[in-house]
Amino acid sequence: MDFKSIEKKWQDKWYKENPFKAVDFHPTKPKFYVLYEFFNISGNLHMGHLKGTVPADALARYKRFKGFNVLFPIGGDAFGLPAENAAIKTGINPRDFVEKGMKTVLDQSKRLGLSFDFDRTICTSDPDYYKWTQWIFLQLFNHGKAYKEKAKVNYCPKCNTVLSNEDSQGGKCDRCGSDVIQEERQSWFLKMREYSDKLLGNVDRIQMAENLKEAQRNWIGRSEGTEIVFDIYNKKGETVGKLPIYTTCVETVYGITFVAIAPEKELLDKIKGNISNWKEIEEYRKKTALRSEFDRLSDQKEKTGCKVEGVYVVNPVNNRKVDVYIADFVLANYATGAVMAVPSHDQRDYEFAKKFKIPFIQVIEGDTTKNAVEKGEYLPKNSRLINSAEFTGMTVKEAKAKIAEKLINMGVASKKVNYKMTDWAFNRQRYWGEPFPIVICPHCGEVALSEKDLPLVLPMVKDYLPDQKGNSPLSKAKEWVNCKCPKCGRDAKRETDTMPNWAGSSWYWLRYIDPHNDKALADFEKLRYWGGVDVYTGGTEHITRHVLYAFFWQNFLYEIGAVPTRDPFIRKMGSGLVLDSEGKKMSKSSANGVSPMEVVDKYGADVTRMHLHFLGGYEDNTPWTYDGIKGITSFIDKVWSLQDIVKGDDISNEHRFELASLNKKISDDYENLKLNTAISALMIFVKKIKEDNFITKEELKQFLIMLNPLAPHVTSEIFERVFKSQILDCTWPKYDEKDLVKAEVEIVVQINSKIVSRVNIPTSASKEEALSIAKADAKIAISLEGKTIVKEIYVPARIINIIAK
RNA sequence: GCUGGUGUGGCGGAACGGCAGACGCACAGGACUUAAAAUCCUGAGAGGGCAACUUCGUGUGGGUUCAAGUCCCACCACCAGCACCA
Repeated sequence: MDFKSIEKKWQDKWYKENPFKAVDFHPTKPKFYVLYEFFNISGNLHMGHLKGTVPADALARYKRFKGFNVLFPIGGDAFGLPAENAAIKTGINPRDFVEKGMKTVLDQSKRLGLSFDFDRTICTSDPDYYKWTQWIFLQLFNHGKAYKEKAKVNYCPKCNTVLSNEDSQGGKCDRCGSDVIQEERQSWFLKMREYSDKLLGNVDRIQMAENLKEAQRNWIGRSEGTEIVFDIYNKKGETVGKLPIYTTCVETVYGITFVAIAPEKELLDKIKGNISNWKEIEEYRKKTALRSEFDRLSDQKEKTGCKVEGVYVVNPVNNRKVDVYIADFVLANYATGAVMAVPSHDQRDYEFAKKFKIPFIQVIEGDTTKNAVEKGEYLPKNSRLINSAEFTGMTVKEAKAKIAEKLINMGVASKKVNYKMTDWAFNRQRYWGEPFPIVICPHCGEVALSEKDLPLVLPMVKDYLPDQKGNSPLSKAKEWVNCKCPKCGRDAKRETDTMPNWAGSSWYWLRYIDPHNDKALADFEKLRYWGGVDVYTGGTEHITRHVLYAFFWQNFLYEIGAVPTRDPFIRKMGSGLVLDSEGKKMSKSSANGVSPMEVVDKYGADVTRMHLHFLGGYEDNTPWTYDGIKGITSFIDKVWSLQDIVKGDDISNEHRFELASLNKKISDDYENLKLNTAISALMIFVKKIKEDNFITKEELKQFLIMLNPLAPHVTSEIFERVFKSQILDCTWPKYDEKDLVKAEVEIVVQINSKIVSRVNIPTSASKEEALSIAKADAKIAISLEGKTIVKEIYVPARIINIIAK
């Protein structure tokens, strides 16, 4: 068998005729939308891509046989670092880099025989596409969901650019490795936090692995608690301000011995006149500002802080005076940026209090000599309160409600929900991204372009680096930057930052539905027809953020009436990694990286597809190895040789059961992307056929259809040779439920749960009949001699267990 | 630390509470061959026995059940995500 010429023949045919075309509003077939996370345009395909594409392809091919109108599209995520870095390093124009990169990944997809509908291919850096990314931003802006604000951001002093958290992991710049610092800059934000509860709803409804759902819930970080307002007093006892503090442990309120405020909170500046050690405060603020966010969050670090002299707050439950500190373990952007510190019952407060010699008041039972007794410890035990006035002796559960009630009745507290998730920082000082459709006018402020001016095309530049002040490379494109304000007509400048890489990927599944529409991001009726993505495959690397961003945009688009559904995806399946021989993630940079194209050249696409997926389950990490690939090649050879032993037409009685079982098994496996067990079921079937040394025409036909989603090339070829017609014109074979049941099965007979014998029992037998057959067996009869039967268990087609004394 | 997941032969991995180790690789023996490769057949969890057979076996320790890899409790190890979130 010459797999090279066979595979070429079929690929040429498919990609010329496009039998995989998805039909809008198909009159009879139900729709099915299979999505693979589009390619990040950076180079060649790697093994990781096969983990997600091949199962999706198998599912798409299976569903087409099942009579579905399948949408299985592909595209490129092209804005972002790979193209820009290549431009900086080699001088290649990012447009050319992307064009070449797109061609590479699409060609390589074809060499794998992936059944994408290439007529719907999109690319995020194409103006026809990013016109609609800009349009979505415009809607966000016009609906008050996008705003510009001064904020602390990660900044690389060497590259002169703002970095996202993901581009600055471990406090080092992703591009140059320098230490990242915190800098205040004007930044764009999207009001994602507002959508927290809606996103939690999306998470609940989507079908996805529990660990991934949990990661998303953690990211959103919803918590319920109480917000208490403390009055701030000066030395003279005059009220000078109010300090709201959020807590989830209101039961510990009698244990407060200090309060701590995040150093950057402006509240302090307002009461500056009352603070006697202002210089010291300013010094501490400077010191913490220099430290990066990462350093601050490192738990290795010792607590630092500074007492705020001259002011105090009063605990409303007992009028106790409480000292005020600033401390950088308190995060400015969570809740109110201040904590009520209870050293006995919070480990951070405990450490801080030890260091600053602040007193402890224990209010819940437990041993606080070495560590704080935290809620994780006292809640399950339902311990009782101590030192808490009228609440002393109550259980925590009781006290929690009663204390909150008291504070609320006093008018100093309210119930409150908080989220860890912040608004989405949405700008980068980069060239290769979507320009904001925004003009900055000295008179009108930020002014949106009108829809008819979209797309705002990214201008050509020669210099892709930001300037010394960290202004975006686009600021150097003077002709482009200088413009008239769309509102007042006077001189203005365009926003020169660009959108982050995540923008284009936060709505792309919608564009596939109507990729060439120039009136809307997609036609509403088409969106309604195709609905949510039925199955979405891809890696797990950025899944938490990507899916949340996707939920956010889809919710927004739903609420403004641009799309008909709130949920973008019905089922999302994260694939495992492909590991190299050292158990590390296989990537281009990995020394042991094996290119899938190398394997395709050597063994063919069918074998490559099957071998990788025979190595392990879709969601598992699979170590890549050539070991065992022989098993797949010899399987394909055996399949090829089936042509020589075709005898008879209809399904034979010898193979009726096996064929029906294979059908049931493999259908389930394709639906659930369990290709490893699908392959093993196919192997078992071929083994049986080879043993019997014949296969009928109908059996071969059905078998080839069942194997086609995994090995599309060789099955197409054999089918054409034997049946003189096209496999893709077939429908999935049907089977009779009763063929799944053998007339007679061998089952195990146990006595006192130990296997004693095996007997053949008709599947139609009743319990009594089965047992009498078993008892007639010589070994059973001997073992039961002289014993009294206590209990008899018969699980049809599985087991008989006789309990006897 | 918190959350979620995983733990099965020499290896990759299978097992609706019902014969653990399917399927494949590697391995051993045999057939074919001058020989090798390829192919085909056979064997094999570990220990013991010439044998029929038998004991032990799914990270560890308990439990539920006629029956546990699977369910429950406790613990250990590894992987992933989050991590000073009040």
